[in-house]
Amino acid sequence: MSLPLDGISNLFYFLHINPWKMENKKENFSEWYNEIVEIAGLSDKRYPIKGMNVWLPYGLKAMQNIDRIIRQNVDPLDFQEVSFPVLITRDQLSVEFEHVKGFENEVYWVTRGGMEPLEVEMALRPTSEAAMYGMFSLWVRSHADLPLKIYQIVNVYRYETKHTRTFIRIREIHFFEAHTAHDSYEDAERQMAEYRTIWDRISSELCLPFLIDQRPDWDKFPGAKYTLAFDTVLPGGRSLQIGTIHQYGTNFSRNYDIKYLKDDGTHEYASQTTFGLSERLLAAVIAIHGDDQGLIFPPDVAPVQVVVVPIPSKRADVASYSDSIASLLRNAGIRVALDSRENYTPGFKYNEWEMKGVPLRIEIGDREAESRKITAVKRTSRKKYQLLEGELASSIKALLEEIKVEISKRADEHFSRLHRHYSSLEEMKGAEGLVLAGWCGSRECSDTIERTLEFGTLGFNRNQDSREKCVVCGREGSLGVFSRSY
RNA sequence: GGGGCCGUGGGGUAGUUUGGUAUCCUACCAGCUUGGGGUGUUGGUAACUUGAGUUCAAAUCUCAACGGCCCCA
Repeated sequence: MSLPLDGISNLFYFLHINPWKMENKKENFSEWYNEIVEIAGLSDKRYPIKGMNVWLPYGLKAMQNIDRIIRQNVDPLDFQEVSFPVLITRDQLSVEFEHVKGFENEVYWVTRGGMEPLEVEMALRPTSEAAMYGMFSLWVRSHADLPLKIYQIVNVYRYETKHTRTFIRIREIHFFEAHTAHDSYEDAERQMAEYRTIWDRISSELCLPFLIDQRPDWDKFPGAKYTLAFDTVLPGGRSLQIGTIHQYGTNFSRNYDIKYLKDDGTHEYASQTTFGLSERLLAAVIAIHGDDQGLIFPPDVAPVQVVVVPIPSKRADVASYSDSIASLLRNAGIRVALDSRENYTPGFKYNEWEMKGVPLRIEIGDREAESRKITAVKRTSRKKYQLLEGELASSIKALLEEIKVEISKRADEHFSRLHRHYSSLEEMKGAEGLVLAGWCGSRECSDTIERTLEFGTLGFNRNQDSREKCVVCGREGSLGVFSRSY
């Protein structure tokens, strides 16, 4: 069979899986997640290396749409896209002590070229500081070269020993990393603020709610002065870190010798920051927006925004009318699939495209062809709309906007059910999701909370400033966040 | 880091206790049929994770490796 999907792959079906319905309800989240990843054709994890999966056409399209959203939000702010080599020498990696120590247990090493042992062993980058910063020291000469703002979207490699999960914990990671260098700590701090603005826009297009948490010192990025993380929560109640921004200060520039000539003739080390995102964004989109029927993609992420399902008829030429409607929408810049497969009933197609998370469906049969009014159905509410052909493109765009709002609203409701503010240790027992409570910041008190709840410490919440008394020791502190996490 | 379960056509499974002929559903291929919420039908293709061991004989028993899933830290 072939689907004329106009640039959208027609290979959705090569898994040879065509289930009649999802076997798992979303309340069994782990099973539901594995099932939908497989049957929607997002990823094939039968590849023989643990934690390294195959991106299938539909899943890859969704990820590429997320990448596009990221690029659209950083490019206008003068970030330049680059691409660095995947290999790093042992020497490069060893320059910053904290950094290499933080990654030493999860680095893949290349030790041979052909049959010859390499004189200098090389690592597959677990992240690219070590690859980039030697070059930064060549590129940065004077204050006129700053700020330096670059990013790349590449694969990085981490030898995970824990249980791997598709898009959540894997060994080959699809990674966005922005790196900057500045002529002062204050300017680097302004960069951290800009990252938060960028993240607000990206998360809003993905319809993802989140908390901003400052990781405790013992859990910050190796080599950073401090780390802010964007944490969301999945249906099982576990938190998921979906983005991080790091302030390095001069920790790396001192070791990699990134310094610039000031206008007074003296030299100064640059202050640096980074911003990291990954396919965990896709995991969050799948997990948070999906329902018992399957995926629900926000329109900006959806590989197919509108699917046209013709309903065969002997009275009207449904096929050619469907084709013209699909073309009309494509010309308006909408991602459209026309599902003209024979031997599948319309009902079958409705269910399948709902499972695949297409936000809007158009049905075209006798009634539409004769009346020239188009029937559209939302994936979110299943409500039907009669649209006039003359204003179809604008009506469809308006419906997609509504769907985006509905998805955000549902996600926010889900999020508010799964995070709660507590005022005593006693109250917190048996809590689910994200637990917010006063914390003094000490390791001892977080250990007590972790033992009591069997939760981990995400850090201090930074969505707003707050003064709280520690629920363990009673000292002055701030709002801490605790959860079971992925 | 600790514990448990599991590996049979593309997907899901029966068979393993008691060693001997591999079951069913789905998908896929070729027809016919059907079509506004998961059509029906006929025929066909297709499998015991890998390695070593025990045995006349291993999907089945033993050991190891690899892979998958779940729970707890």
